[in-house]
Amino acid sequence: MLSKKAKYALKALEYIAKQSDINPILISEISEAQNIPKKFLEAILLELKRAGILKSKKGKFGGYNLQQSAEEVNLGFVIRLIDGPISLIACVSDKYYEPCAECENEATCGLRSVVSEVREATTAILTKVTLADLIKRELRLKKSKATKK
Amino acid sequence: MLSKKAKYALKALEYIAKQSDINPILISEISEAQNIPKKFLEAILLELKRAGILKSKKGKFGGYNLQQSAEEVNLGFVIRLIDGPISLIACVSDKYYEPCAECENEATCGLRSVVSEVREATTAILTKVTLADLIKRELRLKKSKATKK
DNA sequence: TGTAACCCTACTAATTCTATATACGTAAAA
DNA sequence: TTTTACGTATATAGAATTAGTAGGGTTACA
Repeated sequence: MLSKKAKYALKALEYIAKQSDINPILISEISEAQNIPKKFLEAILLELKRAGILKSKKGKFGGYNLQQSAEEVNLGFVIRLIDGPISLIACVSDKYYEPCAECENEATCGLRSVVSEVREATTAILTKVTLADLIKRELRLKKSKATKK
Repeated sequence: MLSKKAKYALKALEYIAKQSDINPILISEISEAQNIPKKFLEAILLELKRAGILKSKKGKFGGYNLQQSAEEVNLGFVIRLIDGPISLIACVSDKYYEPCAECENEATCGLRSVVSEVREATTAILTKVTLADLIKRELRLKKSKATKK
C-alpha cells in the first residue's frame, strides 16, 4: 500500500500542476485545499524540492512551483522517492535491490520470477503516467460523469 | 513490499507442495530447509491451515500437508491472507475496500483510476499463478541455466 | 504412559508511520 | 530598517505494524 505521505505528495503535486505557473503556491493553500496536515506537508514539499521536482521561493509572496514540467514528472518516480521500492520483493528491485537472505539461488527462484513480472507490469503503468495525464484523466472522468446524468 | 511473513508462507507452501503427499511434513523440517524461525513458522502454518490451504496431523509422526491441491492455491490468495490488500490504495481494493479520507469524489479521482489499473495488472498475474506453477517455473529456470553452461 | 508433534495466548523489541513543536533563515513591503 | 509572511531545519513523540519469543497446553501414536 502507498503511505499517506506518498498520497499527499501526489495530491499536492497535482494541485500545484493545475495552477498557473506564474504565482508560487503557498503551503497553507495546498494544505487547506487537499486536507493535508500543514507541517507534514512542509516536509514532503521539501523532499520533492530536493529531488528537483519542485522549486521554491522564500519570503513574502513565496511558495512552490513545479521545476519540471507536468509532462515530465511520472508517478513512479514520486512513489519511489517517497515510499521506496515499488517491487514486492527487494531482490527484483532496480533502484533498491537487495539479495534475499534465505534464497540460495536467485536465478532459479520461482517466486522471484513471478514477482518480477508483477514489477514489470506495475512500473510500466506508473512510469508512463505523468502529472499532466493525471489531470487529463480527471477532466475526462468528470465529463463522462456529466454526460451520464 | 511483501512482509517476511508472506514470503515465509509462500516458501513453506512451495516446500510442502514439492514433497510427496503421503507423509506429513514437520514444522522443524521446513524451518531448517527454508531458514524460517520455527516459532514464527508455527504461527504462519496455523493461519494457512485455518484458511483451508493446509491440513495438519497432531502427535507423533504428525505434521502438515496440503489440503487443497497445488493447482488450486494461487499466490494472490496467500498474499492477501497474510498481508492484506494487494492494491496500492484501499479505495480500489475489492476485499479490503475503504473510502479515502481526503478524496471528495471517488468516481472522478485521477489517481484512483491509475491505481486501479495497477491493481488489475497485479492481481491478474498473482491469482493466475499457482503453487504448481511456481514449482514448474523453478524446474524450467534450472534447466535453462544448465543448458547455458 | 511417555514423548514427539502441533496448538494457543501473551508478550516484546525494533521499526516505521504520521505527524507536532520549536526555533531559525530569508525576502519583500511598509 | 523594521515588520511580516513565508520557507528551512532539527528534534521529538504517539500509534501502529512487523518480526519475532516465551512458555506452556493438547493430542495422538508407539
